[in-house]
Parts: sequence; C-alpha cells; structure tokens
Amino acid sequence: MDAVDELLSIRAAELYYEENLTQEEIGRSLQITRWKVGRLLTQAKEEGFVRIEILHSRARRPQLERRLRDERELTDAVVVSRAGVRNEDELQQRVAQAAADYLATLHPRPRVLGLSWGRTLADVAHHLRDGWSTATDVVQINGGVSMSQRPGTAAATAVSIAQKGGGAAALLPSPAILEQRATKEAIEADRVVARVLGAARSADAYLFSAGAADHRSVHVDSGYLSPADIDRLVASGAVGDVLGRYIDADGRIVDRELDARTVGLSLDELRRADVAIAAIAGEAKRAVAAAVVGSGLCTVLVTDESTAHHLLDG
Amino acid sequence: MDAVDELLSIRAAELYYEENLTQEEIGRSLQITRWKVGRLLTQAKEEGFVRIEILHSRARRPQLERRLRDERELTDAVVVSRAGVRNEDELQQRVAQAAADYLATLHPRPRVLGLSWGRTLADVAHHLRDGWSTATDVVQINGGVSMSQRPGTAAATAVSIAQKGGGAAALLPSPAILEQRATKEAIEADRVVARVLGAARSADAYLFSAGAADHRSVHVDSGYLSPADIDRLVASGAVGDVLGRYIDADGRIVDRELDARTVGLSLDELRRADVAIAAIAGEAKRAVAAAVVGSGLCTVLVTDESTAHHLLDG
DNA sequence: AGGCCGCGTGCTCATGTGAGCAATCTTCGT
DNA sequence: ACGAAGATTGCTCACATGAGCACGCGGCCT
Repeated sequence: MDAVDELLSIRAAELYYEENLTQEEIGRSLQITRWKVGRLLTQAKEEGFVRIEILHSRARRPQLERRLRDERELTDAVVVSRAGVRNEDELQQRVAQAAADYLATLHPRPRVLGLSWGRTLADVAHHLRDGWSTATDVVQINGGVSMSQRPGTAAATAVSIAQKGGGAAALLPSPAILEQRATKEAIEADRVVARVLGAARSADAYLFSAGAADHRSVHVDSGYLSPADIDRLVASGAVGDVLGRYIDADGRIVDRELDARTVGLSLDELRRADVAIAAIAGEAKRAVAAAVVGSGLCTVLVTDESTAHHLLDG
Repeated sequence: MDAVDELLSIRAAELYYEENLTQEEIGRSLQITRWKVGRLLTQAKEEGFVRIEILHSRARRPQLERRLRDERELTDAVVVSRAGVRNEDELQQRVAQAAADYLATLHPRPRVLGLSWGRTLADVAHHLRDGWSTATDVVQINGGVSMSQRPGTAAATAVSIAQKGGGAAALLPSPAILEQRATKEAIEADRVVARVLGAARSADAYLFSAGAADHRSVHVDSGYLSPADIDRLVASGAVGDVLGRYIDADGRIVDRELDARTVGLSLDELRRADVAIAAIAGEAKRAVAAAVVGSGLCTVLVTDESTAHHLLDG
C-alpha cells in the first residue's frame, strides 16, 4: 500500500467507524468510488490500523480458545480478555468468574465434582451463582486442613460450591503434606479419609488450579513448606504445584519423596479424568500453566489472554 | 438491558468482531434470531462494550474536530488521536505532522505565510514535505534572535518552510524581548525591521504555537526572561505566551510594560487575521490552549485529543 | 376482570456491503 | 517502442444488515 492510500484508508476508517458514514458517503467526501472505499477499509483492517476491542469483564477471546483447543489438544478452553484490566487481581477475578460460568453451563452437569482448593478456587466459589446445579456433590481431592491465617478456606470453598449446587460436600480431613511418609500412609488408611479418596477417584469432573513455585505459595503460608523447601524444589526444576504436588516443565514430579508425603489424588489419576478443568491465571503461573497443559493434566483450561499467548507462541 | 442480554451481547460481539461470523450464523450458534443478534450488537455498541480505535500516527478524531468547530467558533480544527501513543513527545510529533498536513492542503495556498517560532514549529517545518507549495513566502511575525544553545532555530524554521514551499523567507532581525521600551521602539523603526513587520501584517495566513508559563519556556532558555520573571507573570495570572506575549486565561495581556518591550505583531493584530493556525499540544499547554481559543487568537486549532477534551468539557 | 400501555419480538423491505469479473492502466523486460 | 504480466479500477450481483412496522405478551390501573 503506498503512502497516499495509507492516509486515505485512515481517513476512510475514521469516517466509517467514528462518524458512521456509509461507504458511499465516504466516497463522496474523499472523491473516490465507494468500491475503493471498501477496499481501503479492508486494507486498514489488514494492516492493523483498526483495533476492535470488547470491553467487558466477561469478554473472551474465541480465537485463542480455538487455537488452544486445536493446537494443545484440549477438549475445551476459555480465555478471558485482558482489555480494560487495571491490575492483576481484576484478571484473576475474571478468570475465576469464567471458570464459574463454565462449570455452571457444563453438560452434562457433574453429579460428583472433585475439587482442589486455593485462592483461585475460593474466588470461583464466590462467583458461582446459587442454584448453578440441582444436585452436584463436591468432594475434596487433596489434603487441606489449613494452618494459615484464614483457616478453613479450603473447606469453605467446597461447602460453598456444594451448597450453591444443591449437593453435599465431602471434606478430606487431612493436612496437605505430612512430615513422615508413614503418617501419610496411616492417614490414607483411615476409614473416613479412604472413603473420601475413593469418592474423589470416581468423580465425574474435576476442578483445580495450580500454584507457582515461589515464596508466596499457599503451602508456605500454611506452613507445610518452608521458603527453603521451595528454593530446593525450584533448583530441581519445579515450576509450580498441582494438588500440592510440585512438577517440572514437563509435568513430572520433581521430588518423589515429597510427593509420597502429599495426601490426595495422584497426578496420574488426575490425567485419566474425562473432565479436568484447570483455572490458571496470571504472569507468575505461566510456567505451571504450560506444564499442566503440556503434560495432559487438564482437558479444559480456563485462563487469561496473556497466558494463552504464552502457551501458544512461547 | 438485563444481565442475560448483556452477556449475550458480549458473546455476539465476540463472534461478530473477532470471529467474523454473520449475524445469521451468530443467531444459530446462540439460539436466537438474527434480528435479535443485530439488536444485541447495537446495544453492545451503545453501552460502550465495543471500542473501535484507529491506530495510526495520522489518525484524527473527527467528532472532536466537529465539536470544536461548532462549539468554540473555529473555522477549522484538527485533533490527532492519542491511541497508541507511548510518550508526550510522540504526541507533539503527531500534532506537528498534522499542522504540516493542514498547511500543505490549505486552499487557497497562502502567498505569504506569517510564522512564529519554537519547538513545535521547528517540528512542523521538519514534517512538511518538499514542494508543499509552489510559491509561498514566509515572514517572521515576532522577534527571535535566539541566544539559546541551539541558535538560529527560529531562522531555520522559517527558511526551511519557505524553501520547501518554493518561496523566500523574510527574517525579523530582532531579539524577542528588549530590556528597554525605547530600544524596542528604535528597533521597530529600523528600515529592515519595519519592512518585515509590514509584510507580516499583510500575510495571507499565520501559523504559530503557544508556550506554557513555566520555567522550561524557550524565553527562559533564551535568556529573555528569568525564572523569577515567569513566577511574577504566573502570579499575575499568566497561563502562557503567544508570540512572546504573556496572556491570562481570558487572553488578555498580563503585563503591558513587558508587552511594550516585545517585538512583533500585537495579539490584536493577530486576532484580525482571516487564517490564523495555532498548533498547541500537550498537557502543560492546556491552559494556554483554552486562552488562545477562548479569546479568538486563532481561527484554526491543531491539537491533541486530550487537550481537545479539556477545551470542550472543562 | 377488562382494557390500556409499553416493551420485546419476528417480520418486510430498502439499503449497505463484499466477492468476483472484465476492462483498463502500469510497469517492466526485450 | 512494443507487448506481456500484473496491478488497479469500476462494475454486477448476491448476500448481509438496519429501519420501520405489526403483532403479541405482560404489567398495571381502574
């Protein structure tokens, strides 16, 4: 496109998109035929001079969703738009809302939903509308008796989602990570724990998030791991955790010994699920998101625009 | 619009603008009639969920231009878009480019152009294309023997515009502001100066900018005024200067004595011009811009989107 | 209960727009 | 200078879209 046409295409785009003139009228005003105007507008779009954004907290990016489905072998993907977002928290809320929306429109509605916990899932529970399902029981899939400043959020999340979905919550009464392997095995042998884990294994669908491998992790907050533990894990290649289990960029368990002390579904069990929804947002979680998607831990990914871009274009 | 329609309108907008589906196809996909889709799209636009921006250094805002013409009684206005601008300097360049474009397409082409000087006008000269006119002489309209670190920019601006326009430049060989009123009168009485001023008064069109009343002013740089002088002027209500003459928010001369020592066209002479183009950009110059427009110093304003907004909505 | 008003809906019809095509103009190479 | 290849232009035609209208439903007042 030569310089004259470039300028003309800009003038045409202004008159078309800002002044709402018809191509005919634009032609008259710029002394060109209406066909030329149409072509100039096409060129303006092609050259990227025209940007159209959907500004809404529930706006999504269908293009990226399709690419994720096609190129990363997911059964479904939800990508929320970043347009108009002022801070990282707003983006997290958008993703949580989107995950809630996805869950509420899932067909068939799961009778039993396996659930992890964390900041993101607490937000999902909050955004979920009352009556999203008529009979969905919720079962925790990893340990989570929280020792942090806000105890019981893990339980609250599960209970809230179950209540709003007209079902009951089955809580896993166990810490996330135990100090001794033997204790972990003893706890899993406990009648109640074993029954919950059994239910967890037969859930129709799973909803979970992932944590970044950094010092702000809930596991550090909760006291299950020390900052030094995290550093050691990172040094061994950890990019983040799923269900409290730390994985490397290829989705492999980084520390088998630690993994053996972690209560809940194993990652391979999760990989066998028909419906496994991962809600992962934010710059800090790009690496885990890639590991989760790359190693088949989820069938459905709910994320934000920037993370999606990183998964697709590196 | 209820919540359901709001969400639907967002989905429809995504499919329409991002996926390029027809309203018919969108209707099929969302289980609604194509007329409903059309209405949802209209609503989405009305509610401001759809933002369309023209991203180009030469993009303008015709809406604001029209409002400026209509509401501020200008014969013409050029408002450059702010979309995609990273820093203030880029915006200044856009305004300078727009002023150059305006000048080059002015009908009828001026035979004599009265010109002021400064950073903005130097940029305009730079952006002006060679051969913008076939016979336009340029005459300086205010004093400008510069004592700053970059001497001769005032002259260079005039000469460059004249050369590119196939004409000659008449320079005003005088300082901008003199220390004694008597000296100023003596200089204006000088044969050469008087002839240039005479030519200046009979120019077909004028192009000038305005300075903010702050310490970074060219007049401080050039040594014509001290920072203390500026403080004193500001205390008396000065918002900036035009042709070296400081005015208040109503466009009135702030200091008659200083004004009497300033060489060049008087502001009232400028106000009588048929074509007076002011190129004013940037946050710092909002107040002067308002004073210039409000007191009828220009017939044409070239400015940026934010300044235009301030002129219109306060 | 009846009837009126206002809104949302699905439609007709006129207009706006993009795909595709033939004619024309440009730009090269020979 | 001439002609071929490619780009550009103005066009036809089919499709997409918005304006305007009539209908029907629900809310509300008497």
